[in-house]
Amino acid sequence: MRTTRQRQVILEELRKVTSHPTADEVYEMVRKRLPHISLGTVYRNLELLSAAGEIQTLGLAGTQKRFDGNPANHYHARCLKCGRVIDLDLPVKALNGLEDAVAETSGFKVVGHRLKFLGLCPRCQKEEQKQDR
Amino acid sequence: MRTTRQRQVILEELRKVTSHPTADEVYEMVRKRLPHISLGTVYRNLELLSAAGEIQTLGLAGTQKRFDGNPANHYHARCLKCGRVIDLDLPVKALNGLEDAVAETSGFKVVGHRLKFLGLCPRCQKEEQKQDR
DNA sequence: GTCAATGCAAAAACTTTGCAACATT
DNA sequence: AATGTTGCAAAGTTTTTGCATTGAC
Repeated sequence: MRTTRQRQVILEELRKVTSHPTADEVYEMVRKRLPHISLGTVYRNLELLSAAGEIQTLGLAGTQKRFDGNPANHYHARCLKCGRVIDLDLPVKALNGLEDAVAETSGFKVVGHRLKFLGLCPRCQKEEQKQDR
Repeated sequence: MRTTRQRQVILEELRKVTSHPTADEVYEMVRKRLPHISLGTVYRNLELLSAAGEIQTLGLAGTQKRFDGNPANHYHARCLKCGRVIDLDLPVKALNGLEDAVAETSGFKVVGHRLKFLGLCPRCQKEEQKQDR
């Protein structure tokens, strides 16, 4: 994998934020520094970086994928209402034992795991209260 | 939510399998019993059933969402190579304590969690060995 | 110089939606 | 009878891809 300016900027921008942007949000972020970059390049690099373990690809909150510039295993909470994803600071080690158990029972060669909590973020909880009145 | 024939068949078919089909796979399954059903109806019902907690919507393995007819919390393992998702039989209770911890630290009102293991399924492990030779 | 990577634009893939007809309650 | 739901098709959104050109090594 060559070190191109585009790839480098995409990675830098992604590492700067904790907002778990979608592909087109990354595109907008990067475009401020590289106005001529194309969306296709962003998609191609997000995929390559993810495959290389430099970033993480997160699952659904709506239709689009979201990307996380932090490649280390850490956990997330997603708001069911607004779709926002926040990082959690939980000890990972609690689950390492489970990986072995999964490998044994499933026959999978386990390389990692993802843990996500679902709920309502503080902001959306307030919104709900307003509506209840 | 009314009990329509379409909704009923979608749910039944989904409960029959453990394969975590995509929306168009559900469409194909259901079409054998209801040849005139439309893809739009399948999408609408998968969304409604998921919101009602009758089924689960699973995150990315590629671009498409996958659906799980088992609404109870249980965990998954996904193959990074072929995308297949299998069910795991792990005790859920290990993580229930974490939900409270997350609620406290994040301010989220936590309603559940998802845990997924990533790795290579037995079949793809064999494929890899072939290629190494 | 070689070949991976890019920009552009077109195409593909997936999902949602408007609307008239229909079915459930 | 009222209204949620469907089928159909069209439109919308998100992602991928072909190809000529460019840039990293």
